[in-house]
Amino acid sequence: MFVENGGSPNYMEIELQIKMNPSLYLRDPEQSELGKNIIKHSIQLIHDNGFEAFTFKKLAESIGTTEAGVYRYFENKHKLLVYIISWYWCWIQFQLSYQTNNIEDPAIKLKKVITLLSTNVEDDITTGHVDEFQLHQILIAEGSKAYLTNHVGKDNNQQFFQPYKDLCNTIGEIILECNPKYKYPHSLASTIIEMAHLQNFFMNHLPTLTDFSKSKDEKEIIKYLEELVFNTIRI
Amino acid sequence: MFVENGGSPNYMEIELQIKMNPSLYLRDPEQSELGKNIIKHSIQLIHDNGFEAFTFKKLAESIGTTEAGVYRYFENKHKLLVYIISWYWCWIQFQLSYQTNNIEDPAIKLKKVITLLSTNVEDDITTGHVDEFQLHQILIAEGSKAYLTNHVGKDNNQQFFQPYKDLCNTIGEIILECNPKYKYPHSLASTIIEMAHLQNFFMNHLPTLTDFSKSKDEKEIIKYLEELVFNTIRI
DNA sequence: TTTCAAATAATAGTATTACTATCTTAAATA
DNA sequence: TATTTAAGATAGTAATACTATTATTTGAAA
Repeated sequence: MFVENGGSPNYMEIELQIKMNPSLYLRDPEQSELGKNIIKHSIQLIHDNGFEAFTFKKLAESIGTTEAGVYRYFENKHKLLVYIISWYWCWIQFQLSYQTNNIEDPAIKLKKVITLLSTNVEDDITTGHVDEFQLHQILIAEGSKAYLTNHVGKDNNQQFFQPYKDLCNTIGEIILECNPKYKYPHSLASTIIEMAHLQNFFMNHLPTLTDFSKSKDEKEIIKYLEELVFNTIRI
Repeated sequence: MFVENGGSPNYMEIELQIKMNPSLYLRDPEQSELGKNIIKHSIQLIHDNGFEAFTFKKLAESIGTTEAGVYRYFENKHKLLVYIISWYWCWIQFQLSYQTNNIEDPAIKLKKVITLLSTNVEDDITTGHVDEFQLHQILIAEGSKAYLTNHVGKDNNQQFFQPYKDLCNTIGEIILECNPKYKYPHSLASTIIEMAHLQNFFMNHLPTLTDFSKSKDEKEIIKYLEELVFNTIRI
């Protein structure tokens, strides 16, 4: 991942560009207008109707191109989903390093992590064609479908889940900074990530599975997770 | 849910029969040989190839009936998935009340819950056409697909997730017995349920997301969850 | 300036999926 | 015996998930 001037006509703007695993695409969607439109409209459509109802035909219609045009960029809709989800984890990783930069106290860093993962972000204007708000919603409802497949092993061998794993490692290291003797830093990291999303989904769709149904407030999820995490690592 | 003599020719046997939400099916699969075969072979096929690869045509071929025959029992494959998942949660609820019967100490009850959810059960012979071992594997890999849809609200209105919610409430009550002042009993219950499955999936398929990759032993997951749970409720 | 390669657009076609409909036969029940 | 009911057999449709072909446009190297 790197930050660069993306060749925008407004010379002083900085554009955040994320380098993705090339096995995920046939043609790099960042390198053309059609490609960027594929990403933009995919996010819109998956957000609006869910991944099951999402087809390349509808996507093509929404962009104003043909099905074959989309297939030149992505082999199938699963790889496209993994692409945008990976993109999101890279973006979160960048946000995390940005937001925890210069913070010494690992407990404060860990709180930042929990807040970052639980908060419905606002759209980041430095990434023109990606709506991070919608992307966060997609992660909540569709994130686990990236790996809950019978080809998870193959996908994993092709490093499709590297950004997720990297993030999990980063969080695991912060946990170990808090308590170097804690025995389950990776499992706790993946628990934080998944529960930040799942408790949000439950809060909004199956409220009796949570204790936040009255307020429907993300801040409650943050409090729950903070208690869970800091009590188990004993701070 | 009730236990009854299922009309077996071996008169002294007890058969566990679980009453399911009738909105899930068109014809009750428990009431015919074909119906029982649909359940049995669905579990086998979804276990072997995953839910995405599962079709009513393949199911019909595997049973030796026709596609139309299956459609007489279930409207679509999603409802069939929700059916077998609901069945599993009812069965777990029964196991839970059976195993915690006569136990006074709520902390021991809660440990039983964690172990029950994390352990790969053996096939229960009192449920002839259901293989609980395979069903547990299905829950791990496909369980969240029951509710991660864009029609979760409608499904919820039809009470499709009642057995899951009931289990969550039961576990929440045990948590409150341990600590009546704990503020998040339902969220902690759903966290235990989901993480018992997800950490198992990660352990076997994306091991760097956990700390159990060396042993690949369920007992490690149980230890992790026990620490997480009992530290957060402060026992 | 030409040329050549790459991207795109337009169109067509296939196998599979997710159903619906109908008609006949077999078995259970009244 | 008559009648409902389930099951079996067969057919058909719309949508999905692709693949293939050809023609057109564009942009960079020779």
